[in-house]
Amino acid sequence: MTNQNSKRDWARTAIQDAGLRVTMARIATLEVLNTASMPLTHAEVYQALQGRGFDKATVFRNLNDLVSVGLLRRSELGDHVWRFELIANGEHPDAHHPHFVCVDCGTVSRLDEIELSRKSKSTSDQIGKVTEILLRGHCHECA
Amino acid sequence: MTNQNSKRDWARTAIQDAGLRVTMARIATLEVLNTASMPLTHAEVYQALQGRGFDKATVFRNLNDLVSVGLLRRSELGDHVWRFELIANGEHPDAHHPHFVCVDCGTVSRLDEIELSRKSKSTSDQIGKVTEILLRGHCHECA
DNA sequence: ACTGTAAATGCAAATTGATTGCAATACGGG
DNA sequence: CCCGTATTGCAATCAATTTGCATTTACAGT
Repeated sequence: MTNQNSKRDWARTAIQDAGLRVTMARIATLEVLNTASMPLTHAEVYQALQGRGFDKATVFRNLNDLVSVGLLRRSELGDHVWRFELIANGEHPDAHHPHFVCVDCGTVSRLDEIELSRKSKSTSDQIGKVTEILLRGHCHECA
Repeated sequence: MTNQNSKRDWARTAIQDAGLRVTMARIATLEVLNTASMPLTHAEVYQALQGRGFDKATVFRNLNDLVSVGLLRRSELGDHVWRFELIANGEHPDAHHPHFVCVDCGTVSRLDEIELSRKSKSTSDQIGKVTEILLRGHCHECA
């Protein structure tokens, strides 16, 4: 079994287990998001699939389908564009991890390890239940 | 001085101090947002101004103008619609304070004391310079 | 108060991100 | 291998927001 085959099998299995039909467009979508280190917009996924001939409506539908079966997470980082990211195996679908958004170039990074200081946690508990942490700033590329 | 006049004067002064021309549409916009108990979408503001004859493009432009001079705050709750909220008198516009946004009611609260854990700071430093911390979740009112 | 000018407005058209209707096509159980 | 249905491609549509431009208005300077 080649490395490429095992990759394809991973996506294929995930799609099938989710109860969706296994199509080229879906496998390709999952593979794009699997190799991405950050959440991607529809436009970015669509562009990454250029040359494969998929329609943008198909990409939209697949992204949304994959969200609704729990393979992807769709989030909104404050710039009016949906971003999609793979939900790690076993990870809770609603468990957003922290993100960093560069206000200059718009790139988004995942920050798995970010957390609030202990004192901050108790302060924010007084206001409500925090479900998402979003940091904005200037990335090193743009600074 | 009637109550109504003092209200109008408040908006008029705020607009003028911000360096914008005082127009009916802007006064009305500020007054709508002043009496609102939560952030309003453009559509909601526009509807509240129905009968006054303002164009929706004008309402959009004014909302954005008022944001850029620091009288309003524009936030995004995750549903792809901007919401606008009056910035309280004296509250410092440049949001270098962490904020908590309730994704249910849209209310934005300031959290002066929030900060990242030390380890998180060094992690985020690897990505860029953080200028804003935004927490999302469900406030106690909505929980 | 009068006037010139830059700012603001109204109206319509254009943009952008996202969705939908429908006929053609392809997945996958039998 | 065949059939029924999910999926796709394509174009049209929708909704939110923005923009171009001619007209109007606020207000600084006189």
